[in-house]
Amino acid sequence: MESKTDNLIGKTITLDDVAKEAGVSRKTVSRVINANGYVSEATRQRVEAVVRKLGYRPNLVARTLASARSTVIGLMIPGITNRYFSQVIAGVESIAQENQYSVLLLNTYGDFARERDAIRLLEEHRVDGLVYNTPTLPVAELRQLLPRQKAVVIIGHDPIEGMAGTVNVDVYSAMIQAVEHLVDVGRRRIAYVKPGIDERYPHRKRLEGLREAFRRLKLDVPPLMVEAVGGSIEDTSNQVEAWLSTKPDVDAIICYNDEAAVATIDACDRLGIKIPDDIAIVGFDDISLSRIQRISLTTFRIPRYEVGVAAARILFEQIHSTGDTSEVILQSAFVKRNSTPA
Amino acid sequence: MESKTDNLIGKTITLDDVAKEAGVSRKTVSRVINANGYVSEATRQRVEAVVRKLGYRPNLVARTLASARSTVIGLMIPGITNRYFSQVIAGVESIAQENQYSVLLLNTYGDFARERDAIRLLEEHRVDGLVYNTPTLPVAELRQLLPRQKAVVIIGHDPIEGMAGTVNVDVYSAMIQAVEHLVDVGRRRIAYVKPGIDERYPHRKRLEGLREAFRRLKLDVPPLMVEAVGGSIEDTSNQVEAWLSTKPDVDAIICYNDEAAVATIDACDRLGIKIPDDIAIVGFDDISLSRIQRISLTTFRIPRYEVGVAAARILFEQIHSTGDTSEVILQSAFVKRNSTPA
DNA sequence: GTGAAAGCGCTAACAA
DNA sequence: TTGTTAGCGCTTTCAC
Repeated sequence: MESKTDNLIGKTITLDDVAKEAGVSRKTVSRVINANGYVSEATRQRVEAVVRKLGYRPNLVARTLASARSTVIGLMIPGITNRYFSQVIAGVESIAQENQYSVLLLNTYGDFARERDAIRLLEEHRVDGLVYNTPTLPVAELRQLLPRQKAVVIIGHDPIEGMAGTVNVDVYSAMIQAVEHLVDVGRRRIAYVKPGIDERYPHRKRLEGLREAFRRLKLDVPPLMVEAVGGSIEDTSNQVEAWLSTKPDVDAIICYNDEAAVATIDACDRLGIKIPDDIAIVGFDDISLSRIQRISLTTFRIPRYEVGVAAARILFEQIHSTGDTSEVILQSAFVKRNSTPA
Repeated sequence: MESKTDNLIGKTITLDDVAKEAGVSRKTVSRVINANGYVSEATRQRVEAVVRKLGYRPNLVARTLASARSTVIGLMIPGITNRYFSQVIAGVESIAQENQYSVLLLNTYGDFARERDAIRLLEEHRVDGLVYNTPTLPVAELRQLLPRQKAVVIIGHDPIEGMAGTVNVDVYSAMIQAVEHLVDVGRRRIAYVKPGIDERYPHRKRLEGLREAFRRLKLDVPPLMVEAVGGSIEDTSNQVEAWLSTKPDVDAIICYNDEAAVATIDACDRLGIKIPDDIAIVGFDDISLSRIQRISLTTFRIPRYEVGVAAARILFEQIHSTGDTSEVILQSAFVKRNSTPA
């Protein structure tokens, strides 16, 4: 059997090739591929057979150029390696797949310049939308950059009026609850192991909660706080150890996240400090590790995966209907374990 | 001051707009943007000024269509959430950024169908290359699918002759070393906590190493092995606990990875089994957690990040010079801690 | 139901 | 050093 396209070996198969081989117009093939518009059943069958025979694959790049829709969204993350963010990524990715979208992943390292570059790059790739995790750039700059994107959802940042959807976790309330719990079990000299210079939303909200709780409960201003989160568990542990050996009057420590809490536990271990008798410890996240007996960390379960899911959902709402930029706030759940007294 | 393009508000700025405004040809602008070809200094200055003034951003989609190069690579990962893979991602991403490339991330969940879809999608996106982590698809199918890609590097799989570069970690030797270490410290009844049904390379190689070590050291065939890796730490811990309570004669357990090892430690704790006195435990990975006192896990440091870096490097070699498909094998490093006797 | 023509924004090859 | 002419492979509009 002869075909009009036998000389196509090695060449990329295009819509034209399929059309020629099937003896129909390009548009008809396009209709079959995209399952839109009316095509007679017979024609459809014939076209589909040819598509299979030739091993045709649509060129999404050409489609994007012609249609101005890319079926790609961008995802900016400050640290891929971080357990927290990898769950967010998973959530976003899953909803993207559900919507037949692909995810372009950009690691920003929580760095101004990289964030700028990433936004630009995403714009140049003409992505249909962008999930932007924990912006470091000042609001003024965001106001300039974001309007150029077709759709934006920000995670971990104050809403920027009418410019982007936002998804946040209510760590403010969680922090208040943490302090209340510690006071309930008789602790008063509460410290906070926090990230280094960090004005970003997730930290700021914790801090506001901490201050509010101290005010309400009429506690002293928290003792010097340890700036120790961000590096490896080992680094954090060393810094906390050094700090602890100069601060013997602390009886409770709240940590920015579970990783820091584990590091803090390790520091206490090395100093012979008993948990929770001498010092009680509270974390944030509820990583799976916090559950094992040797750690048994009191913490707040933060719905990381759900954060990603929510962000992606809002984004697709925007993409599909230029829907309003909404704000979602997810709650965390207190999990009492053995690193704090009963 | 008047410009020829004052009526461009709202419209996407194209190369043409810049060219018109600057009073040069499109190609000249293209030369300035891409910094290739000769352009007089004066012209360059003028064009750059216009680019800035108009806020022009090249359309990468159009460029890709015209040039058949996408500056995007695909990255297929069986599980984003997994600590191991997130490091690999970071490695790939970092080299990609270095090469001015973006990464399209696809989560395959270690699932046939998803892997197939992902490869197709990547092909349709006309990515310049593809890093494929731990293929689950049978070799026969890979032979069909992979040649359609411009460049391929596979992580965690036997080399497929002339079809893709490969990056692997020599866990075979590591496993032998693990057994030797355990025998050295007097253990003979060694068990292996392994993934469920899993014929994939990383597990198979460990298993081959295990068998070889048992042969060399004339040990009995390892006791029933626990299929317990893959779910959460909690799941694994429960399964190991259940199994352990029926197998009191084990004096050492090698675990597929550190996460499983931590779960195993937890199971022992709950059963009142002393580590390392009653049972010695060895893991694979050296996650940062393994270092803390409460865990102090004997393990093998696996260069995860470096795996990603190596994969990306090979890929770019292929992309830039249709270089040979090479094979890289990285070594792991034994790390002795307190979960095994001195 | 189907087709023809135009064009998305860029690069490539060749001129000038 | 710069410009011209064709496409890249698809969708879109409008005609038949």
